[in-house]
Amino acid sequence: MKRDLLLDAAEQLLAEQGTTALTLAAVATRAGVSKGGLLYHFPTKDALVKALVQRLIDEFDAAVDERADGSPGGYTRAYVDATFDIVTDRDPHRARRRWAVVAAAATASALADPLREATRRWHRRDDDTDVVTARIVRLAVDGLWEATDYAPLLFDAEECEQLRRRLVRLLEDPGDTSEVAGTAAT
Amino acid sequence: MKRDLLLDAAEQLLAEQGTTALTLAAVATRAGVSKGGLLYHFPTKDALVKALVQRLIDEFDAAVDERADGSPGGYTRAYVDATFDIVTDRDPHRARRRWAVVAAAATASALADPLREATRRWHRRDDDTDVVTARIVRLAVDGLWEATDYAPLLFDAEECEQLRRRLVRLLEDPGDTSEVAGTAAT
DNA sequence: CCAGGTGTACCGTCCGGACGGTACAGTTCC
DNA sequence: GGAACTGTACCGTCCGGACGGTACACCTGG
Repeated sequence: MKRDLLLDAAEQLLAEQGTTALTLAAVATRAGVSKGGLLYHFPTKDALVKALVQRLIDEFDAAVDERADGSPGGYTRAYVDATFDIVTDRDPHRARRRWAVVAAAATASALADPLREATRRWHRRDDDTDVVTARIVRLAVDGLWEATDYAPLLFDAEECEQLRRRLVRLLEDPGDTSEVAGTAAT
Repeated sequence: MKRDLLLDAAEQLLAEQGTTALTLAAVATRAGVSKGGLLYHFPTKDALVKALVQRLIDEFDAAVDERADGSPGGYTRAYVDATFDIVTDRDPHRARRRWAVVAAAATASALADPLREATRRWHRRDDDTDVVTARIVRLAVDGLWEATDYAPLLFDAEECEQLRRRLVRLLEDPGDTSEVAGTAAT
């Protein structure tokens, strides 16, 4: 499908040169399509960016779904595995995709709405044995993803594996989860 | 200083309307300054964005420094406190600033370079008792910051406090930190 | 069988407007 | 007296989007 080729081209441009490089002409050329052809599939530039954002969300959801086994805590474990697969991919472009697409969505506030909704969904899912630990683990892999976007090879393969093991262990054995009297702790 | 007023205006525009709203004319108007006045302080738009990025980095560094006490693990604890202060601020604009500035830096690849350097510095600092735990904790608060940028009020004050307490406890008592024979674990 | 029609996918050019940046002659305030 | 502006007028470029074609596969009715 030409549609996906166009989205690929757009992502590459974003990852390599930043959001200013995302022009209709550049995307069309990179995809080997004319400007008119691009506009046939995406009537406006906003529609293109919106599709970029949606594809990113759908792909991540699919990656998590395919790894989840339905067991308690399975969602967060799948979340961790899916993210590490992306972050430790041989192709550094794979990790930078998110950063690029997210930045493109920031060109206009409304474009990031689906992203906001997805973020809520990802982080407020509470099917785990210990909710707070699960949240921390998901936030940590999100942080890793983001940090790796800016700073490629921030951690080497060995260090990533260390992080992953510790996160999984944290999920399995959260340690002392007692709360210190909630709000009363001041 | 008018310079800081201009940076404030730029940040507000970015946070409210996205990067396309960041035009020289709009920034000048919002700051109550003429376009000529703006260009007096920042000769190009890139210089403006660069200053935005630098201020963000400097402010975070200062916030961490002022909370750090030099003790082992003090850096990461200060990192956590500084981030939570920002994320749980009454003013939601405060948390969105980073997201906004980072997005602006993504307009051209080179603008994000100082950010890459800072990210490396923040995450590769290893003055803690347990390196892996410290990394996870810093990544988690980064994740929280980022997630809160997209999805304001993702967690309420109570939940944030819960997260913070658990992260601090994790730093103080990392639990079982034994490594499962490094790479050999497969 | 085939003229005529229809929808899909795509091409290539053109235009209006916005935006970054320049230039420069004043003005205000320390 | 000069640094820190104001205000206006202007330029060149770039970019999003509109639009009028084109190629072609696939029907459809006489």
